[in-house]
Amino acid sequence: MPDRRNPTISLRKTPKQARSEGLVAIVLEAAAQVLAKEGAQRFTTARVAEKAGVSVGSIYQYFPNKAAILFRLQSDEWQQTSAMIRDILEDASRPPSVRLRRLVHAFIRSECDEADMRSALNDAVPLYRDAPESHQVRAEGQRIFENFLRDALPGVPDTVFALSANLIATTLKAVGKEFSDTPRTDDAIATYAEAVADMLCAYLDDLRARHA
Amino acid sequence: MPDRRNPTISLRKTPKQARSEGLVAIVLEAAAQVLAKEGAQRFTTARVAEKAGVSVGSIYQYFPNKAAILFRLQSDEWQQTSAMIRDILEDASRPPSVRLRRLVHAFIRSECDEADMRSALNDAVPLYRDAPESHQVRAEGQRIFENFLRDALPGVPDTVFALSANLIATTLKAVGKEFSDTPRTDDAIATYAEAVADMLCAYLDDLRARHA
Amino acid sequence: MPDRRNPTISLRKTPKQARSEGLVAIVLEAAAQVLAKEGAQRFTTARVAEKAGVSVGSIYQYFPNKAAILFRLQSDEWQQTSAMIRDILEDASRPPSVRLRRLVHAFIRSECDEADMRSALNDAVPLYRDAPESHQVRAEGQRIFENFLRDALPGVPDTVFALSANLIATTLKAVGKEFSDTPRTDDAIATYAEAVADMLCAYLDDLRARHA
Amino acid sequence: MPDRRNPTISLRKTPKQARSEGLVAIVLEAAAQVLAKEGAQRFTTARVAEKAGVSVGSIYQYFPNKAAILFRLQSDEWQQTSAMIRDILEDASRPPSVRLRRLVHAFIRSECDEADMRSALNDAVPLYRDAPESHQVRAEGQRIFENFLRDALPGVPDTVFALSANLIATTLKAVGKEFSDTPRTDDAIATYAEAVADMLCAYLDDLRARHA
DNA sequence: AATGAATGAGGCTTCATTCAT
DNA sequence: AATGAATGAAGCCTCATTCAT
Repeated sequence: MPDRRNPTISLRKTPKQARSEGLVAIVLEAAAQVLAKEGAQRFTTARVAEKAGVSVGSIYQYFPNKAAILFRLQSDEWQQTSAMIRDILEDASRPPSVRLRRLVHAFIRSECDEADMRSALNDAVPLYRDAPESHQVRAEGQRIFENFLRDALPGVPDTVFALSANLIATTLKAVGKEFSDTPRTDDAIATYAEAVADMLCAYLDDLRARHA
Repeated sequence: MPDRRNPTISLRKTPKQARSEGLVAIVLEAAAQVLAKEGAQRFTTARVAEKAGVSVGSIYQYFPNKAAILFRLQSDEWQQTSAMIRDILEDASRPPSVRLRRLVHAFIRSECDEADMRSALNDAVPLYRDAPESHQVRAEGQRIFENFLRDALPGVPDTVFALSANLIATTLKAVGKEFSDTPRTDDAIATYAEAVADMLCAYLDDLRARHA
Repeated sequence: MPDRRNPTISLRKTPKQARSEGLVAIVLEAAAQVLAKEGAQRFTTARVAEKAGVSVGSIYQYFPNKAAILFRLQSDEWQQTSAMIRDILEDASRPPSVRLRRLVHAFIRSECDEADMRSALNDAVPLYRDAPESHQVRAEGQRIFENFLRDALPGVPDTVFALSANLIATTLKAVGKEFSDTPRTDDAIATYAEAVADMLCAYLDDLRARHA
Repeated sequence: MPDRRNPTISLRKTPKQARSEGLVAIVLEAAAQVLAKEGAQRFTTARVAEKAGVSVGSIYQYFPNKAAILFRLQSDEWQQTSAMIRDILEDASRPPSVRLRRLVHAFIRSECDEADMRSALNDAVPLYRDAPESHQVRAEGQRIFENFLRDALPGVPDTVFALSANLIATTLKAVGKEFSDTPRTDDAIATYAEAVADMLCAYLDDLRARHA
């Protein structure tokens, strides 16, 4: 099992300090708190403004509308996740399967951080899903992941490869989301992540074996 | 196996049955359409009433509130899915891995049916998630699945088994949901389902190997 | 203190049996129960129909509208109260002050019976206040009371007499209503009634003294 | 004694003060008018907003719900009445019976002011009765009254005193309410108030005589 | 730049009453 | 006579957004 104190990941353990300065940051921080405490249903600009200690008007000077706040929140999460993924997957000093295993652990643990907020953010997806910028950030993560898998799956034909990469990424994301919808203990997280890693590694092995 | 490709639609497409259930069926049909066409955000009792060609008041004679309509929609889906899962998984004439593979195909295909409606229904989850009945129906599907896996994974210790069963079910559900969020061709569906089946079977094999 | 087991009064102690037969009676009985249990705010024809075990339509065959049910409920109470008042006040065998004292006790006790229902009925007054029949029944009680006071206040000039009679009647009614808005023990009722009787008797004595 | 004949109206009639309190005063003024003109039954937030010339939303910036508007209206009345009661009853330069007589006159006159509004406000009691603040204001008036009666009824034992005080206060309030339900001329008011005062003073005398 | 009062469309739900069966 | 499904007007309240200060 990988080192759980990996510095790249521990950033996620202090989510509040992680957000940058300025009014935008204050609003985002407040938004995250409102989301976590009140849920997507009760996420209103008025409540965010109050929690942030600024006026509604100020919020609208930095965000065109409510969806933009939510999108930015999600976007920031994706950015952080992307960075984490890159750090782990591009660590050429370890064999691919170890990197994948580390990634799974880190990813699932990270999903479980601020679970309340993430869960509510998911509930709010319909409000910002149609933002065009949305795809950019997502694509970035996918690209990194594919780069990694290229190394891990030599010899696999392109079409199969693309599909597998997509499936693995989707599985990790979807399973992580589902799992983190319920509060979990650290132990439960580690155990579950290990199982997910087992499954994905088994799949990688299978792919390699079939295209050897 | 009876053709269960689109069980929900087939129920709705039987006007005689639908009429016999009376207004409830009409409302549910309208609700599904509103959900599919307008999305969860614009799913309102007034719109459902209008689409159904009845008054708002009539809706409230059969449903205590808006969430109940959504829950019933979801519940019906679950019921259909449960039946499908049971039919496939309890078919003792085939080896477990074949049953699983068939299940994956059937499940993903079914998820892609009425994808618009299902997707919107997912967006609406926050509105009915807290309903106590919600868990009952979900638990039923899980139980069937575990029964099946017991056969497929002899010799696996209970704790590992429970975890694996949970993971496999979660993966199938989550991946299916994610995949069906985008419109897909029949070919794409089949190809993707095959990949998912590969992954799950690889995992099963791996588990069996490790606990042999 | 007058006999609390006066048969005329004890009728009020079995309010449910007191109501007459037939669908009208059933509806009224149900209405009284709904009023008592749910309050004026939640007094609806549907609830009355359900409690009565009949259809809404049936109710509308005997009552032109909701207000009519309430009015009839009130009307019946007035009728009973009028009868009680007459019985007590026309008992020539006792001196006026004794009769008044007996009346006060009986009236306040009766107001405290079915306090929930009466209280709710008061809340519902705006719904039936404008019924024209309303005045008739009220006037009847007033007339009886004035007849009695004529005996008790000989020598008092007509204008003063009318005013005093009105005031005494109003006081008894208003104080009884106010007092019965809160649940009371039998003892509290007796004590309070005695005080009210003291006050009214003191007033009578005062009037007599001043116009002797 | 300052002229307190119509304290509530005079407050409302001071546009400068009212404006300085801003929208709250405007809304309250409109609410009182709607109540007076339309009655409790037709007292709706929409109508208040229209009469006030503001949007519904504005009302909800200052009042949490409809009941709060009504409660505030009642509360303001109570406040004014409390002040009036205090001014009259604490005037040590006059004997208690004179003070009581003055109080009765002032109170009944004040109840007859804006009778329409007060009457409708009474009809609306069920909407705000359960507010916890409700009791506070009421208790204050009761306390002042008891302080006064202590002087007027020396030598009366505590339990008797408490009961009598309660009865006198209740009588005044209840009789005033009942009387003001119908429009009255100034003369009728004065005559009636005199009769009420007679009754209450007779009761006081009686109490004093019995506990001398 | 910041404020926050004001807006008003729009959502959910109730319920008195009617009328076809 | 009885039923009770259906109606739809009307009520309460929320909240994203604007704009005068």
